Amino acid sequence: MTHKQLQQEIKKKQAFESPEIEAVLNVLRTSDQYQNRLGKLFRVYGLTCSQYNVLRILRGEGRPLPSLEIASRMIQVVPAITGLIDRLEKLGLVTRKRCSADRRVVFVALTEKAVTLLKEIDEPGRELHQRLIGHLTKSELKELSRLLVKARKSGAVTEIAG
Amino acid sequence: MTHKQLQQEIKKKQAFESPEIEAVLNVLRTSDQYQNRLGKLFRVYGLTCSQYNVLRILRGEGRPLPSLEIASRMIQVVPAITGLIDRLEKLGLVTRKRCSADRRVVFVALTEKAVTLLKEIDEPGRELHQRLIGHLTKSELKELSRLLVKARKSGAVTEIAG
DNA sequence: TGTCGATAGTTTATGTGTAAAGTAATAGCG
DNA sequence: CGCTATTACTTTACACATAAACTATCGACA
Repeated sequence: MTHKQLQQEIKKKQAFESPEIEAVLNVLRTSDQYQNRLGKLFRVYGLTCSQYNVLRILRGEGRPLPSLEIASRMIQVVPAITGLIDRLEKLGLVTRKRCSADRRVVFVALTEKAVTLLKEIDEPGRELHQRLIGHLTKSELKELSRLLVKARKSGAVTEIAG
Repeated sequence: MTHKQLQQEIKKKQAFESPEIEAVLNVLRTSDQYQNRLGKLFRVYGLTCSQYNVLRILRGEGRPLPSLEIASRMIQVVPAITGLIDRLEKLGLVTRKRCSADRRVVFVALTEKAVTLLKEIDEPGRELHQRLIGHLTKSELKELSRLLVKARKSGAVTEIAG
């Protein structure tokens, strides 16, 4: 248990190549750690991170949303959303309904069961966030968020001109 | 293309519940974005993020490592390492060799092909990191890394005691 | 009305993360 | 020596993420 954590600390002997690479690696590692902890909490309620994310987006909006709407808010790629919603539907947490005006569109709505489940998770979720990052001061939290927002505004992708 | 980015900006109307949650979400989102971009670079060379990660760890160490050693440095879970190394072996980028002293241990070593490939990726990799986060000042980068290191030092897991 | 292009969503194939169970080899103990 | 616990790794089952290809529907236009 603590053995692995200790190992990881020890293994940091290599110097980072640059402050840029160091910062990127720190972002990736911190995210990994958080996703891990969050995933363990959600699993207690039978959910994965992604599934919880979908439910939270729907609750935040307060109304049914088209599938691709949801996908677009998850920074991720389209095809995954199908299976994700399939599973949520099977769990009885969302329902699908074709839009009558535009029959290509599929609206996804929360069920009562999902609303109840989300409420159950709210408090433990807040507590976990507190444990994860609550030891930073308010001003540190603010600065961290500011830097991360700025960090996401990287230059145009320039895939071709690269 | 830009359409999706625009959408995402617009969708941020919801207020965050707390500075803690906001900061955690920012970490997760930034990491997602970076992994996405890094993944696209590595794919050009026929690698995934995780595969590149394994190769980089081996190069950093400069000698063959046991499978679980590698796994422990990737913050991730053990079983995944098997398939990961299987594929790298199939690509001719690593070789497996049983330790003669302790026959349970499997050492993984880089091949010449892998060393050459890593060298090819080095420069584009540096450039990408620069594009991702180079628009932060040196002092911002330093502060960001400091905050993220602190952010990973969250309280003991307290899985039982909750 | 019929055709073309765009849009919403799904399917398929491959790679990986996670949990749980299984295999093989080592180490400790009587 | 034989028994058991531990260690190193693999296998299996499931949930996603990604890219590419496909289906269904809509809109524009001749």
